[in-house]
Amino acid sequence: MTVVGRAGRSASNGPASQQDMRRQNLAVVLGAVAAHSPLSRADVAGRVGLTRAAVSSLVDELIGRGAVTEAAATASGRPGRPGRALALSGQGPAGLGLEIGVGHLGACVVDLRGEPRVWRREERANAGRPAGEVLAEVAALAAAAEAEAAALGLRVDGRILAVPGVVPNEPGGLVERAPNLGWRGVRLADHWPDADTVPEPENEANLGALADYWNAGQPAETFVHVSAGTGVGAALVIDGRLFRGARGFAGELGHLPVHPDGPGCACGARGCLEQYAGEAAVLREAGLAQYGPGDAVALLAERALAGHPPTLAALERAGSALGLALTSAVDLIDPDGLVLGGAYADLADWLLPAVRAELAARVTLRPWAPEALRPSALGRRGPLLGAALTTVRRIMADPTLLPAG
Amino acid sequence: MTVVGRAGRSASNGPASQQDMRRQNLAVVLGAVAAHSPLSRADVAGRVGLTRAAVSSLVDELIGRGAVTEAAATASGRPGRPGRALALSGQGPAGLGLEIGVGHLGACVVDLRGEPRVWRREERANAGRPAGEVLAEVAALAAAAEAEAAALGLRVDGRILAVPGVVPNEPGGLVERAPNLGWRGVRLADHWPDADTVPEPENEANLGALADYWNAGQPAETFVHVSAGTGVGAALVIDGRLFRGARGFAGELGHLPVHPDGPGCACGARGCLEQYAGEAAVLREAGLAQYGPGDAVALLAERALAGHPPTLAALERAGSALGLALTSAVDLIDPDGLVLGGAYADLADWLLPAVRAELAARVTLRPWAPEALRPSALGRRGPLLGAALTTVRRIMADPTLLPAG
DNA sequence: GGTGTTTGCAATGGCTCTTAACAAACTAGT
DNA sequence: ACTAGTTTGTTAAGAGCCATTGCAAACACC
Repeated sequence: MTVVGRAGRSASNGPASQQDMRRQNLAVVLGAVAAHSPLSRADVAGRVGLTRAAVSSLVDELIGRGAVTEAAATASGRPGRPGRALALSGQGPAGLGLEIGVGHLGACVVDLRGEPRVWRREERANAGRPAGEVLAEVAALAAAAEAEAAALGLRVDGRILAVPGVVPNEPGGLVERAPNLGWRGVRLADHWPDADTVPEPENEANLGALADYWNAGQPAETFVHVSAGTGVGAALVIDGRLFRGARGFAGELGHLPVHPDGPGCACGARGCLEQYAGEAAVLREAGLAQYGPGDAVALLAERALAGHPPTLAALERAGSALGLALTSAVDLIDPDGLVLGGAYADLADWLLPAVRAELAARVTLRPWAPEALRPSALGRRGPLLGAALTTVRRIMADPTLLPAG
Repeated sequence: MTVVGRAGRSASNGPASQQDMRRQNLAVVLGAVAAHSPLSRADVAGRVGLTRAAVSSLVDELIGRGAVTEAAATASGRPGRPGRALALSGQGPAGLGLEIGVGHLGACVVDLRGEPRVWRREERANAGRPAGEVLAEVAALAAAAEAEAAALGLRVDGRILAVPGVVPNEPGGLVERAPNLGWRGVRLADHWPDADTVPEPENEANLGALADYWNAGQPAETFVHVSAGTGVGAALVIDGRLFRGARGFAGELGHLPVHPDGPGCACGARGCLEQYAGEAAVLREAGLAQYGPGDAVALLAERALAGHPPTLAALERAGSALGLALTSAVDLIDPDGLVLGGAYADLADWLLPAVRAELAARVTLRPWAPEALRPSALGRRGPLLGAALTTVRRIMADPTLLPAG
């Protein structure tokens, strides 16, 4: 059973039905249980503004669908009949996340509580190999992860594949291009061995941003998540939802003109951020160009840690340019926070000072706290976790996606 | 009777009630009538996906609330009983827009169809005068406009005041500051003669952007509306709704760093867009600084039209800088369109070429059509129209705001 | 053990949409 | 002119969902 469709549609058009009402109330109750468990039915009723009778009916349905479990009665110590504690189920519904990186494959299963229960990672050089070959290996990894999850009593309800490439907004399972893998126009269904378990692709940076958001305790509802792989990109989360722009190209931070008359860029313009903060540019500036694009991040971190002056200078130059670009982002979007993810997370120690300095000097007319800029807490695990959590969040937003008991 | 509260809340939290369902379906039906009138009940049912019976009930309520009127039966020429044509009412519900500019006051009343029915404008030097004095005059103008509207059978259901200043996100009728008027922390209710007709303030640039959006035939759902007064700002409309940012500071285009090492700016940074495309900067560069900030736009347009070389050079310089800043905006937000409003609308002839050239040279990795950049169609009338239309749009989004018949 | 309190559930009612049936109003064909 | 066919709008019955009300169950406190 697969959870289909993008959840959370606001659907400002289209009529409302009683099913929609039920759907929303199921989600509201489930959300209350998730946020404040353990909680009794009466607690939920008082908190969300429904009556106990309605909550009873809703909870019964959620239990039937396997989303909520009822714990034993808890002796509260207060007078009155004790409520029966409700909590998110640690069994049954689950989300499978998959990941194809340049140098590895990953799979992970999370339960409804957001807890990772299965975690697999295999080092593998994927650049340049045929897509079908790589996808067959991912499918095998996925099957193994699902089997392991099944042994834990989990049933995978949705599958998302994180890829380092462009995934168009529309459904269809298409990876438009993934330069680092050498993919172009790959449709997952064409290469997946089992038609019932074809995952839905999504850009890894977007998933990393969402994972960071979902993982953070207090929610920064609107933030910019910068991440660097070979290119430099940003995921924009606005009001808690990923913003893709009119055509899906939002967050193209790498080609912001930071020094309009600077060095020429492959895109045809001059002085793009990538010419200062892109992987190739930093390596070149650090005098490490000959090492090629292996694990550039580890190399840079090692040199920086050793105090290698050209590397430190290159990272400071990158940080300044990044600060300039982020100044534009802050001026335009006014986010709650800025997160450095991807490769930047591992280099944050050397980048942050210059980024902070640039922001402090240039963002002066509005409240801006230096703490609003922070490295991603999840680092490299973000995309895979985000892929798995996507299904969980969809279920939380619409529990009727789960099969009825 | 006053329409209160910001319409269009998505309310992803909170339970759904049957009233909510009714509210949404009323809005859906009203929206169909607005978009495709004349329309029969059966047409509406077929179009929105409700049954004829439900639509009948909803239309009856809309007629009772004065939002919809039933025209005489139209002989269609096709077999079957002819439907009775429904259309938005041109009487009854209406929105009042008010405007305080540096050099004028304005008032306007639009009916539910969006048609301006009353339009008043008075030249008046408002800079530096006590807020109470100005507001008293606006209130008088508003009362006159409402009286004229009443004579046309219109009842004002909401009042919005466009001001050239910062209006915080929260309700409360506060104008935080309006530098060009010399206002600081003005609460409208404190100065308004009649407590029942206190308008809600809103930033004029925001209203101009929304008016342009609502006025445009085919909707660009996500766009950036740039406007210049004394400063340079942008209103961001995302998915059809104004985006204010986490703290209400989104769209601060004027201080994007376009030439990071450029001239110092009052904000403390260097090379901000305002130093190239702000009113003062353009006047200075054109050698017209001594004329002061009178009607700078008219002066510049006159000189440019006369072929005055320094003016043309200054405008080209401004256009280039604006193009740089908009490159960042396009890279980050991926909008459907860019609109030049406010003073830029009147100078578009001389600004557009440079802006276009910069965008064409720098936005290369994504689809970008030069036509996506256009001057505002409404020009200076935008803010006032937007203020009046705000109430109409709120009613369209929630017809239960209207008193029941 | 009795009293008071809180919980969860069942019965009833109200609101809203859907389904089904029907009268009204028109065209087309004879 | 008259009948048949089609479409519209309304009405009545039915279903789904939540609110209200009442009540038995389960606990603390005296």
